[in-house]
Amino acid sequence: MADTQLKIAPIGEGLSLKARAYDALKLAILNMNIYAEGAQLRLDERDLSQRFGVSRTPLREALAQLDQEGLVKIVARRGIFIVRKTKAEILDMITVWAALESMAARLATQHAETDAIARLHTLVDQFSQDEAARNTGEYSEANIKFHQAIIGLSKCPLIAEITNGLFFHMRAIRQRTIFEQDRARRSIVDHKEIVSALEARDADRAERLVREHTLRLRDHVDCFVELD
Amino acid sequence: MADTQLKIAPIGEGLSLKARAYDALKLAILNMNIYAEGAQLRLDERDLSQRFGVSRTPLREALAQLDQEGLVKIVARRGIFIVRKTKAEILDMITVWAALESMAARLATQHAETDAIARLHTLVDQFSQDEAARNTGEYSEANIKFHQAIIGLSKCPLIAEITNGLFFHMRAIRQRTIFEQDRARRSIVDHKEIVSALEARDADRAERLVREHTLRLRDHVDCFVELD
DNA sequence: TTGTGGTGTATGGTATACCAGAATCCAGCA
DNA sequence: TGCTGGATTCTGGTATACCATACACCACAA
Repeated sequence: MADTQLKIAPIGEGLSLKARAYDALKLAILNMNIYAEGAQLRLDERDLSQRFGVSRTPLREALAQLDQEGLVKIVARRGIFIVRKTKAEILDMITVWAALESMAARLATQHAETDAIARLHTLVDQFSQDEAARNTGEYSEANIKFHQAIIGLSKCPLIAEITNGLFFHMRAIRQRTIFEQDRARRSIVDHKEIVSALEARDADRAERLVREHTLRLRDHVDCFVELD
Repeated sequence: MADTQLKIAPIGEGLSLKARAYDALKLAILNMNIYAEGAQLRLDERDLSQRFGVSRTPLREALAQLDQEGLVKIVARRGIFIVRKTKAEILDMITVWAALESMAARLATQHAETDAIARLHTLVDQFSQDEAARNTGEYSEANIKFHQAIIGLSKCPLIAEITNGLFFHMRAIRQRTIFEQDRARRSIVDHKEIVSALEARDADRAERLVREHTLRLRDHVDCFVELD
């Protein structure tokens, strides 16, 4: 009896065309190295609507959302441009990230379950042994996962929401190398200290460690990354 | 020769219909006590477009933006609803505010000009003498101005941008009384201490004072405000 | 009286046609 | 050869008509 029913169309349905256009565009921008020399930074509504096979209306709504999020900039009668963040803007984003995650750490010492904190070890230990893994780019993702985990422990969805937006912009900077290399070893030490502060439920120390850790990244980017 | 040209329509021009609809809607929502008992929480695209005298298209774009900012919620084939924030969401917003402004205070100790810090006294002293003014609602606005001033000193536009959004939502809670009353006197003392920490360029102290000040407000709201 | 099924209606979603301004290109003149 | 001006074209902005679905209401049967 169970198989007599025809399960139709679990393809990509359920979402509005706007939502699908939004996802597709966001992914496309993410997978594109917008900081490369001759990158195509201009979009065309009509061209996109043809390529997606939808009309301009839902596409425009998706673009308007991306505009508000700061991924693209819509200029009346000029065009739609993929936004290249300036170095100053990147630094500001890292600063906000530091502010929010350090607060998250503080909250985590109050609200996180002990076993949830213990699970952080998994994310840290995975790379503390493996010299090679640290340099494969895997670490970059794992690093973000660690930070997102701390934010999750804070039980503050708004912090998670805002930082997710920030992380997206960071990912768009293809030069992830910044986050890796020699910094990885130091980073892992920092992470271990952070976990230990959380386990000790030491709010001030956890907050300070997270803040200093992230602001160090900020200074590193400030010194060694060239943009603009 | 100068007056021979007819300067037409400096009314509300220059902005797209979308932008004007957005402003008008935002203002309308702000000036409406959405937490009152029988508040009209549902909007209708066609009705609004008629009343504004524009078509649905720009209006929808404005509404979509308000949706993304969390002021309204658009539900497919159901309607558009003005969002009432839950108490938990309000508390989270204050938490994020605390995180960002305390970071702003830290940055201010590094980047703010001395005379700019000195100007904070104006905002504080204005109410320290005047017992009456503290209870007129004026203080609520001046209070926000003080906090915005500190954020301005940080020279971090992103922090300003995010907190502005938060402040808007706070304002929408008409029960501003929370921010005033007996809290005003205590608040002014806090503010004076914050200014003094900034003047001393004491980053840690400034950050801590701002954080504790705002988190105290959070606890106050947690205890004494009933929503939902 | 109560439950159920079908139909009507209201609402947001989408497609499309047209508008207005900005940029570009090229003819024509100095 | 270089510059100027106007026409054309390309772009996002706006208006409007139509589509699909969630919900309500009502007729009808148990």
